Amino acid sequence: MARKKQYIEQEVIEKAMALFWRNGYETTSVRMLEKEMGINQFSIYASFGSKQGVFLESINTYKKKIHCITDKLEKSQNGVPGIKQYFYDFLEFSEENDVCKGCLITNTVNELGQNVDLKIKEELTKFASNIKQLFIKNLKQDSKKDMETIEREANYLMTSILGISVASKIFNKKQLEDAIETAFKNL
Amino acid sequence: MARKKQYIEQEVIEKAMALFWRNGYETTSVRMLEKEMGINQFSIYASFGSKQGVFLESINTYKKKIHCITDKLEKSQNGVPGIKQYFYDFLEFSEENDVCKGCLITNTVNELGQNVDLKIKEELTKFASNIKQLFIKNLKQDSKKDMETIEREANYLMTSILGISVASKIFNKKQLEDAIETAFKNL
DNA sequence: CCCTATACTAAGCATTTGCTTAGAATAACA
DNA sequence: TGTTATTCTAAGCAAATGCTTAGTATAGGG
Repeated sequence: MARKKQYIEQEVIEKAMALFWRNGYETTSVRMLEKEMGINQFSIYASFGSKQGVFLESINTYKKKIHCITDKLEKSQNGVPGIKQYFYDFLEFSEENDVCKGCLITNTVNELGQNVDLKIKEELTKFASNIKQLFIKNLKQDSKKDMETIEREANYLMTSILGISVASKIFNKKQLEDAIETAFKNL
Repeated sequence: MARKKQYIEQEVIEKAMALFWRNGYETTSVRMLEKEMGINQFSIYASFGSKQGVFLESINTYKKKIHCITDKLEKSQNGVPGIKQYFYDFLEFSEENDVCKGCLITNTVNELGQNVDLKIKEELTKFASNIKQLFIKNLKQDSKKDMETIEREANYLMTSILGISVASKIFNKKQLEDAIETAFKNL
């Protein structure tokens, strides 16, 4: 009946995600996406509707990709050390050719100006509160802690992982290890 | 001899800085700068040469503005509590209409894609290592700490303040206080 | 082998980007 | 008052942006 697609959508989205991750949302143009994804603009718009569509699909792929370490955190039974392991897992996860790219989600939150794309912002907030819940779950495994302490420490851990995500783009491995080790000294 | 300028450069740069701070470097266009600064594009280019020029001058103004709290940190004599005070001072400093804008410098570092503007990146790195030196100076005021510990804790503090800077744009005051209070239990 | 539905190529759309320039306005000296 | 140096207004520039579309290629059912 009709001609076949010459690309696999999941494959080209993976390449788009890598570019957004490296380069940010706004500063990545559709022309750059064309080159990176290896398909024509027509195909991009036919498959994903818009640049925003490509990005939203990239976030989905990112979530799938990061799932292996969030899942490990979810299944973790040993409280704080499990969270600490997540911090180290994240660093490894965000690394590519000895350069850390931070977290795609965090990077984008940081980039949002005053004309925020609401659909994108919603996706990002959802992801963040997800991580916080995982922290809380693990903190609860220490029965000595009351709810107030847990909430406080969860807020602390959220800003810590944000800090690590940003710092990973500039600092070296030793500096990041210093930060993680000190961050978990008293939890 | 000649016509007089109808604006004061320092005044319009202050407005430009506020816009960059709120909105980021890339996503702020010269047309937006025109409106915010209240002067024509011709005047912008006559006074500052380029968009990058406006930004570099904005960074200078930012440094002057933040100097009141970095200076307080520099003069501080009571070690870790002085640093903690800096964290709180920073939150107050970055607030405008109950919304935190983070740190202009950090925001921009985060925004830099693969086509980095080197002149800007240099300015940003200089600023960061400045802050780190201030942390080290204050940490040294506790004579019990050896150099290794001080270096480790300085790296920790750097990622912490980065985290606070990013988080301040999304989290509420209580959450940020939680983060700071917990962060300083480790020192 | 033809028909039709889908996919591809490449050119083109309006808008926005950073920046420039021609011409009018204005100040102070002669 | 006329001259001249500077500033302003507003129009315009090429290039880049996100997105569209006209025309061509290609698959598979009849």
